[in-house]
Amino acid sequence: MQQVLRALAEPRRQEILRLLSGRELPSGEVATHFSVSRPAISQHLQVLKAADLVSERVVGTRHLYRARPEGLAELRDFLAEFWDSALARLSEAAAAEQERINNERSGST
Amino acid sequence: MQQVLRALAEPRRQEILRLLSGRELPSGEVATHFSVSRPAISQHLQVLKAADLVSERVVGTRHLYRARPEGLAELRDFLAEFWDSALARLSEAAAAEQERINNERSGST
DNA sequence: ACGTTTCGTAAGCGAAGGCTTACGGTTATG
DNA sequence: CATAACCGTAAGCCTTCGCTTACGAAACGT
Repeated sequence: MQQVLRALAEPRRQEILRLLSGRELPSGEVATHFSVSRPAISQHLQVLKAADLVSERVVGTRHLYRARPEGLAELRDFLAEFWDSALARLSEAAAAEQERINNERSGST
Repeated sequence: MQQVLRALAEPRRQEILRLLSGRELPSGEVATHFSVSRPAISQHLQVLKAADLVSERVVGTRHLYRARPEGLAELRDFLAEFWDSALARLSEAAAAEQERINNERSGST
């Protein structure tokens, strides 16, 4: 999960992922869409693959890559949980605050 | 959005964000929960604030921080769109593949 | 069999990032 | 008014990261 976030934090890797959405492309062809060298793209692909955001299929001398929607789904779920717990704590805090106010109203000065 | 992803890519910042979920804490007290120095935490808080993941409220000499659930919501939406477009392209690709198969069945060899 | 295509990997470089120590500025406290 | 508390910022260090060039390995084409 940490790897997923780190992989997505790099703008170029996001673009690569968009490019690989749906279609399956060989490493070299991916590189032609960008202004950096082919090895740079290859390294990015390794990072994306390590994060399970991309699948690799070797056929002959070519390495075909494709975006893995499930990889993003994992992040989506993680984020949803994060968000829910944040909201839960928020309402807890609101309740505690309300309690504080009530106590102040009844038993103060 | 890029800033949001970069901010969340750092594990320590995730923990800080969790710590600030619901409750509002002064910078110094946040620092006590970690093994790094207070300035380090302060810098992390600046990054989180720049990404709108945290709100700052200055009262006297203390700077109170609190997690901003809306900040996460932005990321959630962005990710949902990303995911949807990925699925859309995927079904496009599937349809094209089906079309290819059909053509092969009728007009080949 | 030999050259060519396709590709990952190693080495090295410059920039960015996270951390620490040192400092200064504002607000509370006696 | 002097001292202490709280905190952001600057400077410097070390690691990480993205990139390039150079290279080696595997499969393809003739």
